[in-house]
Amino acid sequence: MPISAYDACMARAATTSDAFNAIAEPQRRDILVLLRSGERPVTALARDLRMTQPQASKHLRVLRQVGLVRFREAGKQRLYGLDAGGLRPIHEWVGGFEQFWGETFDRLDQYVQALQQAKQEAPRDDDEQ
Amino acid sequence: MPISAYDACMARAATTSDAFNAIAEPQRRDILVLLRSGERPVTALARDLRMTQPQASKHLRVLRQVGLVRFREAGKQRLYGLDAGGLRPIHEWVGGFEQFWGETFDRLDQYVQALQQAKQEAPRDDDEQ
DNA sequence: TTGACACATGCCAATATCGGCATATGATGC
DNA sequence: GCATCATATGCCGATATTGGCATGTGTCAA
Repeated sequence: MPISAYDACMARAATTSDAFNAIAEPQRRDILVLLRSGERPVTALARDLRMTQPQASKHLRVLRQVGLVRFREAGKQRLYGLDAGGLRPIHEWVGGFEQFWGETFDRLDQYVQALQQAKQEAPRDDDEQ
Repeated sequence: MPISAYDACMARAATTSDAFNAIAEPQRRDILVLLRSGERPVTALARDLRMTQPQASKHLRVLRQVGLVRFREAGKQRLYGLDAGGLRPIHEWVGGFEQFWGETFDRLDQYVQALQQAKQEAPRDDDEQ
């Protein structure tokens, strides 16, 4: 096999490449939330989330491929359920920033800090969005 | 009907639509991680993460638009820094699944649970496989 | 077997991405 | 002024997504 001659142009990563990409889609997040209350067949999901059945199936496919849901055959139905383990790495990654979001630089904080510093020192500024 | 006749086909949500989409890109995650150790100018980011300067700028633009980084002018440079507050909602959303990732349904767990339920109740059902 | 139901998949059009390269904007310094 | 460094942006091609609709596969029940 010729080894990937041209991987030069890679567009956005596949939604199936990892959980980060999979949960970037709001509807897929909705599915996951809904599944917290228990297993559900595709049609029920589609109905409750007001999407068409093919859409639900497609989203579920993505979620399956990254291992966030699993299903169980039950007669004609396929009961989809959570497999939330895949969310754990995300939680941990994001948690790595926990110490930083106390010090969030919103404009207000920034302003207050600037004032305090100004009181202590000479007036100085160069801050802007 | 001048008003949005066709919003029928909406492709993948913009990376700038929210933090979930912004951090779906690995390089942007790398930028955020790197910025934990302090503010950095664009060129330094590009060098350390082995990307071109335009790429770094583009990724930073996305991160700015969703409010995950801010910058400060310093002469010719723009010092980019974290604004991690936007990660908090993500952490909370994902955290909502914490109770589920102890009970990850691998096939073994499922089997054990099925056995236990069978012991407790009568074979009642529509439960299969 | 035939029909009904549940679900998956294929194709389409529209869109937005990402990387590469060139170029524009902006501030600094001579 | 002009050259230089730092950054942003524009255009391109390639790719993959999303929604809609139609259709295929598979299961159950008369």
